[in-house]
Amino acid sequence: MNESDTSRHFLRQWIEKDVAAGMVGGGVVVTRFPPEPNGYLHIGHAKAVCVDFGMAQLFGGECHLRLDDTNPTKESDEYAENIKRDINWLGFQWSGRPGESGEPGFYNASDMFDKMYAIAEELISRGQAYCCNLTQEEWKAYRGVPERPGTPSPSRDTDPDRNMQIFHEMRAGKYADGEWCLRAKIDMASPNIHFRDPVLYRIRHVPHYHLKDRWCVYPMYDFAHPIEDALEGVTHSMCTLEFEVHRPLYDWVIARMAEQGELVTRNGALVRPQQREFARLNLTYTVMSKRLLLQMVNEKVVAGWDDPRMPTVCGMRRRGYTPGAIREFCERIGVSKVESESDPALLEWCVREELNRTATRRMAVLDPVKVVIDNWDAAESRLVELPNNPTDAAAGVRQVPFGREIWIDRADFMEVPEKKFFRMAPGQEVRLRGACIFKCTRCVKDASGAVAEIHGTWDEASWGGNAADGRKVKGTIHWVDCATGVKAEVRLYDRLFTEKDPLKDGSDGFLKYLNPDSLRTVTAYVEPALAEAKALEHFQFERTGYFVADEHDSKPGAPVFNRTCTLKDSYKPA
RNA sequence: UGCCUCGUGGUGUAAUGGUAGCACCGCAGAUUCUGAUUCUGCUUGUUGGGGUUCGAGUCCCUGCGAGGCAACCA
Repeated sequence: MNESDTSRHFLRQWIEKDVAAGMVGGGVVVTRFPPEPNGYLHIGHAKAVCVDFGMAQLFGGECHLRLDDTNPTKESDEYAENIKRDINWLGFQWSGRPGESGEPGFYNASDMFDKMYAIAEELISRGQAYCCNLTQEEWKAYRGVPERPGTPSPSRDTDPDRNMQIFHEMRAGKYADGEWCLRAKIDMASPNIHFRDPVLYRIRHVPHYHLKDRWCVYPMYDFAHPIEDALEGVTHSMCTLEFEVHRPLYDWVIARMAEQGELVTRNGALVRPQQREFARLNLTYTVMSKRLLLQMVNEKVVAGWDDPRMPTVCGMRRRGYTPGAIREFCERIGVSKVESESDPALLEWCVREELNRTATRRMAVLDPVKVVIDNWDAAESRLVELPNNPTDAAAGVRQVPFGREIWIDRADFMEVPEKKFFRMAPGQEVRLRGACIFKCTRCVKDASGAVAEIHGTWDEASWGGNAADGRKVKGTIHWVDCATGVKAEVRLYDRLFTEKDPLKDGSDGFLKYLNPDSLRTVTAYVEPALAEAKALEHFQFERTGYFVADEHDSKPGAPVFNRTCTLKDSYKPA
């Protein structure tokens, strides 16, 4: 991907314009990715990661990773660690000056609590914030509705000294959760609800995963976020559309910081952060909210956050998706302000596009039925040479054992072939991939009428796969030698939901649209080389699909494979 | 119904007053020791109405539709 291939979306043009106008404080474009450590990253976050890190990369700037940990009730270290791991796996590394932890470009919002508190105190001194003891219900009533002005809090005109006293008492732990809060004094009549004296600080007697019990008052997002951006020297702060209506408040806080002389400088220039908003990614046939994903994990609808059916970054990794494919997908869906729903088919296309170039070819029979080559000497075994990847000669070749009895896939045989069925059928010739031409003579059935065994003969002049007389054989099928084939557990994944929009009836009933066939586990026979597959190693099982050795469960000698996606298949049964 | 944002093929996205293009999906054909890959071709689009202009997807007015905002969540 070079620069000219990259879409000139509106965020890029926004930054370009600032750069061209010399409007970037300090001359360095600084962005940030600010997840809250209260869940695992999903494909929607991956888009934001690509935008935030991607723009910084494009302009030769920095992108910070900041854990926005201002609400201790839902956050944890487990989430924080996995967020970092997932971003790295996606191929990005945060950069910038060391944060409190000493790690370059890495910040915890909570490390800025002292400064936030001081800024709040200054707001109080200047009569721009006050302490309020309205209950949440009262506050809701006072705030009013968007179409009518709200009512001022009785505490709105408390003098700064008294406010300061209460604020200090809040911090000292004198009050219970919700008893008091700190609010900005802005405009109770604003058509923008967020300007109606928003809450800046609330009391939470909850230990913080990072700072333990150091604080019992915590800043709200609208107050904390612009301060975090400003303190880090972020120049371009990009977030999703729902924050658009918060932007005036973001700017209000930045303006107050400017008044207080709290904006930082870079290379001698003041850095004044700006926020812009873009549409979040939606994918059909899945859900993307952390709350709902957590619900599926808790209710054990899936095996965990990294269940290969989950749209989480770790789930996709375990499914066999690659970082490159995910980045390519994020590039192709573009960036705009239109709320849209992307088609998972595009993601799959990106996955296939990469895996076709890189995945090692192997043969595996997922639904085995035995074939006996009657004119093959039972004692004889030969090696067949096959390329590891026909699209990449450098990948070399491997030898695959072949003998009198082999497994083929049940779907590759029809006792009464329909028209244009090029595979195995009585009287019909088919090529056994890399080995020889085989002609089926008959099949044996079991008591239930199912095909139990197929018999036929091979054309001894066709060793290697081509007929000596030059006659064409249309069908080629894959196989696994019975004598040396290895058993493997194979997990066949399909989409998690049957409904394009699982939330069409609201978020309560989405589980009724779960796809009952989203996971099917089979025992397959695979060629010997697959026995030693390494965790997360990608393969193409020829004619079947892309598979990956399971990150947790695959062991040498006892491989377990997850189906990443099928191959495209233009065969349409008549 | 207050404020804000957004409407381009089935989907996603370009065109920044000058030939509506690209990709995915779908369909058809060629090639093929993977019915894969590769290659070729095809179907389908500017939310309605009015205005400005030589010229409007783009600017203006108006209707229609979609989404967001009324957590001491982020």
